[in-house]
Amino acid sequence: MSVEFDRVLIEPAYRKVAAAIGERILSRALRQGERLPPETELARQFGVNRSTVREALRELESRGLLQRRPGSKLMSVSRPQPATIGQGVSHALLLHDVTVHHLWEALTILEPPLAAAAAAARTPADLEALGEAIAACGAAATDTATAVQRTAEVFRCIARAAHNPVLGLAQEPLLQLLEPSLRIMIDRVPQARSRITAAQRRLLEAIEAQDEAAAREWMARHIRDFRRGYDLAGIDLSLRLTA
Amino acid sequence: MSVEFDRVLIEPAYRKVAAAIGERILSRALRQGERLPPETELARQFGVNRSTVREALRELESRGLLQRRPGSKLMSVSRPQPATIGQGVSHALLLHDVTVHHLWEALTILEPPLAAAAAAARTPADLEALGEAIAACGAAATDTATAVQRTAEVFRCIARAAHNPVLGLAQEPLLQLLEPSLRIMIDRVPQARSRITAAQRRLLEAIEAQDEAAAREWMARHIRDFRRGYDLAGIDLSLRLTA
DNA sequence: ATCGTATGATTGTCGGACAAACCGGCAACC
DNA sequence: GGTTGCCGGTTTGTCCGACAATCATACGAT
Repeated sequence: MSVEFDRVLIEPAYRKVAAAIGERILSRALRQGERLPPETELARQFGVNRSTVREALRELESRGLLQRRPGSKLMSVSRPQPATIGQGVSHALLLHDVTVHHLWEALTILEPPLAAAAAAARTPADLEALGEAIAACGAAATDTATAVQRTAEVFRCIARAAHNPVLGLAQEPLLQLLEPSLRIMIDRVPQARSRITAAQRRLLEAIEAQDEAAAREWMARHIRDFRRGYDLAGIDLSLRLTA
Repeated sequence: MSVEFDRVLIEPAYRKVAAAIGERILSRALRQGERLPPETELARQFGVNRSTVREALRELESRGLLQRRPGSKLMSVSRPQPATIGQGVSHALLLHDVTVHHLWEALTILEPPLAAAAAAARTPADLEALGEAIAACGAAATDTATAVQRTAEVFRCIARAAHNPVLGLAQEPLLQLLEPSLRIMIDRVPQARSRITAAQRRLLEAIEAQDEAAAREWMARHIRDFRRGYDLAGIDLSLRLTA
């Protein structure tokens, strides 16, 4: 007895259309920057209504596979931008009740090796970009929000210097999640900015000297310092992160 | 001279609607599992056409913020599943020309600390789940595809044992990207399966004993072994990953 | 050369329409 | 009693047709 059947999957047309276009993009049959035909033409090709095509396009758009370039109405194929993808991940994490401690632990694990990899792989151009980012971050900005943004930008520069997109993209949601709590921390702890700047300079020196061990160690201290900042700011590490 | 204006941003209605609903979900004004009103009602509330509402729903659906529970036509609020999010990230990475080496380097950095964290935080329930996953992976499956799937599942169990969603979600795209190349490797290297199983058993022992250092070390060897496998299988590490 | 205008293509949005699927309930039936 | 069949109401999936706004392009005027 007990004949078991698999759940028969019914797929709406808009998802089939999205899958068809998405598969072409992933397989690189459609190249980056290439422009898609107009919606009416797509509707004709797929044999569905324009409304159906539009629902499919919205899905691909939100995955970052399609975007509208300024000055063009036609959709064009694009590679998903780290900021976009990172936003999806950080939203997911927010809904999964991530705490400050989770985030800090992840930073502890990810960032020091990333700094080491950056020290190993950095080019002169990376070095220059990192130097500028650190200078911008050190410049006494009146606005806390921009100060936090620039701190995140320094991390991004380091990730870029490591020349590993996987690590860069893994880091992006962490930076986005870090923003609100870091803003509070900088606001409450007066010496936070100078400590961050000092750590960044040490990091820059280590990465410039291609000293992997030093880069790893300074970054580890930098992250540990964040924890101290949270304590000083009276931020409960077991608190859930917010948007 | 040279008066500079910011780019005036025009946002289509479907994106505004999506943003409005998404913001409610992120702020937890709409709780998990709660069901959204029907499309016609949403259209009435927002003062737009149903087609416009549908385009917005497609966007939220693809971000995993909404899903249709089986047996219900109404959309219900959901937290994005790691597999869904991971797919978005791995697609992005594929389009960013990620190589086997990038992936391997990321695994090298992420997995050993993850195993250590698992050793520290694991509960008896985690231990049991991990044991079962390893047993299932060790059982000689004829199918290479399922063998790879089960290997990935072991990694997921370890991440769950670490009780850190950030790390778990960071790992997910790596596992998805790993699949194709690992399949090739297992097919070409006869001893790969037994080496993987052996490493998993060592890991289980270390995690069971809550020996962080040992867990870290065995995982590091495990990942290094992957690299050896790639070499033996004749897989060029500078090759771009494929879907 | 710059500007204004006509023209065509394309999107954003709308209203309405209908079949199919699903739910709950109720009656019929073995 | 449990299963089956049927009915009405709700909701989605899909389609059709329509129109204003926007943009590209070409063309002509100043």
